[in-house]
Amino acid sequence: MFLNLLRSSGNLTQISQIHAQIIVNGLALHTQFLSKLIELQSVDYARAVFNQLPSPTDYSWNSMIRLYTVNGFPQHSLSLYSEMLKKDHKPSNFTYPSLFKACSTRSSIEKGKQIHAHVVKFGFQYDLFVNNSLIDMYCKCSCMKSAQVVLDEMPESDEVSWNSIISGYVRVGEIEKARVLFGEVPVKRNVVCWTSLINGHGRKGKLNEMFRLFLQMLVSGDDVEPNSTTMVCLLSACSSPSDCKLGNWVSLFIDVNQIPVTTILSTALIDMNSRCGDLDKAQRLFDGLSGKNLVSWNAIITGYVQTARFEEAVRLFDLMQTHSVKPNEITVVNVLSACSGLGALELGKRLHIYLGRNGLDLNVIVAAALVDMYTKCGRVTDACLVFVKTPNKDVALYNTMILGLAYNGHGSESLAVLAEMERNGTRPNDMTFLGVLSGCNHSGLAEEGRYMFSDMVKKYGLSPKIEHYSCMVDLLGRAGYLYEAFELIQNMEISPDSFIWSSLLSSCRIHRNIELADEIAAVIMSSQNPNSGSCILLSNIYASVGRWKDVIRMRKLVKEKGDKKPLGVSWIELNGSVHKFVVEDVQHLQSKEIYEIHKFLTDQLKAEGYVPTFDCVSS
DNA sequence: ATAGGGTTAG
Repeated sequence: MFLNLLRSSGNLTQISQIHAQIIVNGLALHTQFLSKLIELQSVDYARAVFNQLPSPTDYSWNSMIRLYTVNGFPQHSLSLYSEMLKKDHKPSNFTYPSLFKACSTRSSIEKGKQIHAHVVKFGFQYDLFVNNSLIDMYCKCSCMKSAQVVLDEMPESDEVSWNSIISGYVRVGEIEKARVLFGEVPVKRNVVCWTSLINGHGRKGKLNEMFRLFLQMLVSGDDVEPNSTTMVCLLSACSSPSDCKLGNWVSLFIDVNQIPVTTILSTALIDMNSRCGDLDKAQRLFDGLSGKNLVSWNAIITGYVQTARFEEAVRLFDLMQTHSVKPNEITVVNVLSACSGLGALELGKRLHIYLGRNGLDLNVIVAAALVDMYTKCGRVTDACLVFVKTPNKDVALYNTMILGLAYNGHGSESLAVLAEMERNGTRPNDMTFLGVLSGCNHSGLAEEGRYMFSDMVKKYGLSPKIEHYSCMVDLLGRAGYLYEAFELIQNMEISPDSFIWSSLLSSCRIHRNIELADEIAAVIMSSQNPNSGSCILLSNIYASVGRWKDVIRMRKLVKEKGDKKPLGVSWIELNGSVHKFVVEDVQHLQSKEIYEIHKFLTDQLKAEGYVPTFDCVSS
């Protein structure tokens, strides 16, 4: 009778009345009753009700333990279990599944092992549900050996046992082991089983094999229908723009087969479309999503950040908060990255404060985003503070710091950070050296740069990419080692691009070496397709020595190519809002005043004797 | 009453 009343009851008054009756009659506390209390109130309220029970039954203890676990309070679940034992209340086979779920993190595995011993002590080691939850716990803690022992020793296993262990091997990346078990499954392979294996291949980037398995599943004798989760796995594997076609095929499959589009599936579709660069489609999906959650907001914000549409990203971030969705670490990392792109220091600082105030995890990824933001906004000291305080630094964080120091002109400090990372046993990679070399370049440390370049190859066995060569050519060229730079280009195992030649030409101009410029010109002109940048540089060099015929020849070449450079854009943040400026643009509300002040400043400079150089500017 | 697969960050 009470149960039916509970099912239909909607508000707390009714619940309380039923509750009173239950207590009067000395009945056990029912899960559905407690669940309803949580729905209307909180776990604390449910606990208060539990505490009032004169003599809680098995049922009541198990329900309360379970509620703590499913509502995200695993530690409470465990301490209630201790209390239960202290009060000499015997656990039942129903007690353990939620306890093992509560121990499904790496940090709680020791506790889980202890409770595993209780299972044996109380004689539940043959219970299917208990063993299945044990397998799941060991898998979630990456203890595959223990999980395998439980599976091998249980008297009978079912689909759930095998699905758990297969997904466990997928989780730890042992895809081959997962495949072997998949082939040995003694029970029916259902959609969960197939989906786990499909997911495993997707996560390893084996897209061909993944789709082959998917098609195999459709025609297999297992009579399995793919569902939303299967689609999510397929979509999340299509992570690079080259997988666009596959992603769209999955999209179409969902439509044609009317797979239910859950919030998670919709989020995966948003993510896939933004990775393919179709932000409009992603935005439309997002707009149409009724159950937007934190992850969906993060997915769309990520889309805008990764296509460099920073202003839109920040706008969505503000909008998200007006919808009372609280940002997490992932949100903050993305918006910080937008701040780096915009130079939005004020917003960046607010995010830094937000992280601390809300107890978010300052992990290495967050730290790198902060360091990047501060250095791109010119706040090297603030970046260093974050960097120094971060434990367990990884190579990417080191690289961010080194590069940040580099383009702020702190070359020797970036060398010091490299030395520190070597002391800490973090192996530098090619990005590290790009940072260090560019630091040497920006600070004119030619000798150190040369030394680092040779270390990179000889000490670490890294093969330089075109970016490293460009940096070295620029470094040597600026320092006047023009022929060394020229030789470096000629000895590269990669073919030089136009930027590297432009860089050397620019050095020839600085050091007024016409001979080498002529030599380079010969190389460039005989090659494929000289770019207009190089031609402009050459024309400037010829102009400086009065070789007007050559100037005209170069200008003609540039005109013929007629390629347009993208307009230069700059941003400035003022009182927390970002202002954007494009060359010659009059979009800004105060553009008239801005140009007036600009003219005033230019006039002042000229009055002080400033003469703008136009020899680098052309056409 | 108890168990299994999935989405977002450098």
